[in-house]
Amino acid sequence: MKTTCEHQHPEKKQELASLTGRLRRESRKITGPRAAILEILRHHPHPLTNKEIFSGLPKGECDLATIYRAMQLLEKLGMVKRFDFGDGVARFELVGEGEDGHHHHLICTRCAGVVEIDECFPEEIEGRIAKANGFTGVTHRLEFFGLCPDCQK
Amino acid sequence: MKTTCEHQHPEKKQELASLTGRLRRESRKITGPRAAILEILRHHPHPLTNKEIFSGLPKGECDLATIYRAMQLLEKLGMVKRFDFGDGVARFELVGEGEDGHHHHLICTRCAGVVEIDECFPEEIEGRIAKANGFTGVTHRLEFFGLCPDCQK
DNA sequence: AATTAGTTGCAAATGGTTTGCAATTAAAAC
DNA sequence: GTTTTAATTGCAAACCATTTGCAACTAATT
Repeated sequence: MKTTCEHQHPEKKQELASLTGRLRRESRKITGPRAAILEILRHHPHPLTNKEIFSGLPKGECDLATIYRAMQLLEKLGMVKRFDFGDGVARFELVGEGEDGHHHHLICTRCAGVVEIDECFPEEIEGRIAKANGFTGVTHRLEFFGLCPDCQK
Repeated sequence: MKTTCEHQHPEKKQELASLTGRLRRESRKITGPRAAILEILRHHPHPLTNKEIFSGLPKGECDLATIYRAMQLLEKLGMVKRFDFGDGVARFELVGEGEDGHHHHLICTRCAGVVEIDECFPEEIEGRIAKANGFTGVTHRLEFFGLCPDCQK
């Protein structure tokens, strides 16, 4: 049974030049704020909230609203993937070129630590669900929650 | 492989008396608003937003804030389960007595129609994920999205 | 150096959800 | 049935994440 998805592993950092190139190709400007945001994302293997990105930025670098707008743009261009941990705050992770970024996380309910997960919901079962209900183009949103090793003590 | 969870099926409506009994046991009052809310939930096999419950109520029956408070209470007492379809609005479904209400949905991305799903993420795989990362008490949040039969036309 | 489309900061608006508080009321006690 | 008391409600204000209008600004092109 196939249960893993091939998303970009955090270890393989994307080059900043490749990222700005993708923006340029869409006739978007490489501005100070955008470069700074991409730098933060590039060095962060986990989903970040806009506020986290904001506080990671050299202070005064840009407005929070600019980050919201940047993330919207990056998401639209498929450069970033939006995740929802169910706490009412959006989180974003860089997506490798040509990938769709689909994957899941294991989140500690106490310390909010995040582990990237390679397992995915089994394709056959998803296909069966789609078929049984006459749906097409079915995907899923899936996140795991539990107590991490440190928080069990 | 076990991939179904036994949650209460929408067909088996809970008695209002059983619901109010659960409240009484917790020394909660059976008020007009609460009875009305439970009636709505009881007759609704799908997750409802607070606003939907509100508009389902005879107008003037109660304040929106009261519904928010009621849902919080019902969730705390385990009488209702909160679902998150990723659109920033909480949805609630009644949970049968003694059940935990864990289950999933297939949501049409066009008309927002909802199908209750019995399949669940395979336990062995979840266990493997938990073990591999040293987590305990692992659960998941899972929802499916796609185009329903009607919306494909 | 001039032009222009895309960007930004700032402040105000939005939308879901929560909360303080005084008035009300269900359920228990008498 | 009346009193007592703790729980509940309505209303308005507060919160918080996110979006938006707009005028000033700037990267990239000409």
